[in-house]
This record gives sequence, structure tokens and C-alpha cells, in this order.
Amino acid sequence: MREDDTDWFTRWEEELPSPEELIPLSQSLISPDLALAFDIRLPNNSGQPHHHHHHHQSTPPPQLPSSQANSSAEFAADSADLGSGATAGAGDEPARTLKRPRLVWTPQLHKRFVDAVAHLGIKNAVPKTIMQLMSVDGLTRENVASHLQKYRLYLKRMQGLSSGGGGGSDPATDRLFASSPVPAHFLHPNRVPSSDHFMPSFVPIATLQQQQQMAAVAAAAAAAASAHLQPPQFHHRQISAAHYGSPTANGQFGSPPATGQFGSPPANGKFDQSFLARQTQQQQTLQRMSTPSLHSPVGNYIEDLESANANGGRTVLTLFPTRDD
DNA sequence: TCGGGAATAT
DNA sequence: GATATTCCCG
Repeated sequence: MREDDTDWFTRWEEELPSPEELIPLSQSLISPDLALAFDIRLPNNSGQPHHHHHHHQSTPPPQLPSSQANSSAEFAADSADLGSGATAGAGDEPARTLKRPRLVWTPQLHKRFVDAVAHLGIKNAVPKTIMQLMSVDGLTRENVASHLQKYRLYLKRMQGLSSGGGGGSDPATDRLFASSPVPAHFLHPNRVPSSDHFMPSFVPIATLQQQQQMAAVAAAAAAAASAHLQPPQFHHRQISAAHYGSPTANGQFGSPPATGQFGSPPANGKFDQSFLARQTQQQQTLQRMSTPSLHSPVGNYIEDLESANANGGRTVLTLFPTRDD
């Protein structure tokens, strides 16, 4: 109750998937339809035959060709020109006219979302800023807006049902949100600590326009500063949401994130160390005063591209599916 | 254009 | 039925 801030914050970092976990995914984040359209064989992660057999109705074989052979073509197209960001170049992107697949909000992705909102503050927690702070490649404002809407409803509901905590019935709806700890101030949009902590907030270098990012970061920094919260230590890990079809105005996709390690952004290289050092200090100081039931969050990331194909052959894209059931 | 909410679609 | 997308309005 009291160490919520530090607690959740500390755990937050640990729960974050390592870049290695994300990179491979981002590479194979080609939507099935897209792959099929181009006759591309997606990398076969034949390591975990996790069959999520729901109930097959009278639906045709919507299942993807499990013959996801090796990633023959890395789909160089994906790296077409994302990094450049300037999409005005009118590239010859193939899947330009295709529609985006439904974005599946995995617990990890949601966590990222919550973190962003937490650091931004309720007031600044608007779709755009959240999206920018999340630095999720492929995430659109609409995605965030929609999710934010749902999340707010969830928060509201929680306030109403504050009584009776026990083994009540938690709809699957809550499951996702419950996945991430809800910051205290989320439920109490009353006052916000005015304590300010100086700290160089890190800029999540994404494929987005740096200008926007700067704005977002500034907002985040301001929010954090006025919220006495620790700086958004959004490491440079970039999360790729997916390779959708067409890059529109804000559709910068397929930008190969910092492969290997995080040290990608030059301007942040130095910050990284100092910030890391700080963190180490904090950890040492805190040293986990109490570890009641801290499960090891890391190590549950399974690569999975297909999921939630319940209704029919719908192209869905999942980021980091969790096997936490 | 953006943010928020409701409607619609899958 | 649930979820994300889309439309509409401030």
C-alpha cells in the first residue's frame, strides 16, 4: 500500500521482455494474410505446439498453414523504408491497400500501455501521447484510443466495485487489465503529488517522427516531474506491434529495432549508463525489502502469431502472448 | 486535427 | 459474446 510506487515500478522493469524476445517476434510479425498474399512462409517456431483449440464451428480451414517454414524472405519489403519515417515518398509498398488486422492487446502490451499512462498522468494520458510514449511500432492512435476507452471503463468499474474483494467472479474482461497493476492515482483522479524529481527522461527512439517524440517526451517529463514519479525509464527497447498493410500518415512500420542490444540511439548512449547506474543504486538501496510472492515474470514469452481466431479466419496479430492462464 | 464516446464489425 | 475498429461529435 505504501510501497506501491516503488514496488510496481521495480517490478515493471523486470517484467519487461528482453529485446531478444521481441526482435524475433518483430521479424515474424507478418500478418498471415499478408504472408499468404505474397506466398511467404513465415518462420516456423516449431518449438511449442500450443494448440488453442477452441470450438470449431462450421468454419472452413481458417487455420494458417502450419508449414511455417524458415523465414526465407525476411520480407525485405518490411524494411522498405520505415526507418526513414518519411512516408511521403510514395513507396511501392505492396500491402498498401490491405486493411490492418485486429490488434490483440496482450498483457505485455497492455502493461506498456499502463506504464505510459501512469507516467504521463491522467491529464496527459491521451491517446496520442500514450502511443508515442509506448513507442510501439505499428500502434496507431486509434488503437490506443480504443484501448484507453476500455481501460477507463475498467477503472470506473473498479471504483464502483471496491467492496467485496475476494474470490468474486472476474470476467475475462478484467483479466487483461488485472494483468497490470493499476497505479494508485489512477483510481484517485483527485490530487497529484507535486513533488518534483529531476531526472533526464529517456526518449524512446522509435520510428515515429522525432519531433512528435520530443513533444511526447517533454510531456512525459513534465508530467513525471510534477508527479514526483520516477522518470519514464522507457528503455530503448522498441516493440514492434505488427507489420500491417499500408503505412498511412502515421504508419511507420517494420523498422528493425535495436537488434542485439538496446544501445541504438547515439544520443542516449551516455544516458543509458548513468541511468542504469542510478537504478542499480536504487535497487541496492531497496534491495527488495520484502518479497512476499514475487513470481518470476520473465520467461513466459512465447512466440505466437496466431491466436484469437475464434470467430473465423480472422487475421489477428499478437505481440507477446502470455501463457499465463 | 485530436480526444472522447457510442456504434458497428469481426 | 467479447473485443477492436470505425464513425460521430465536441
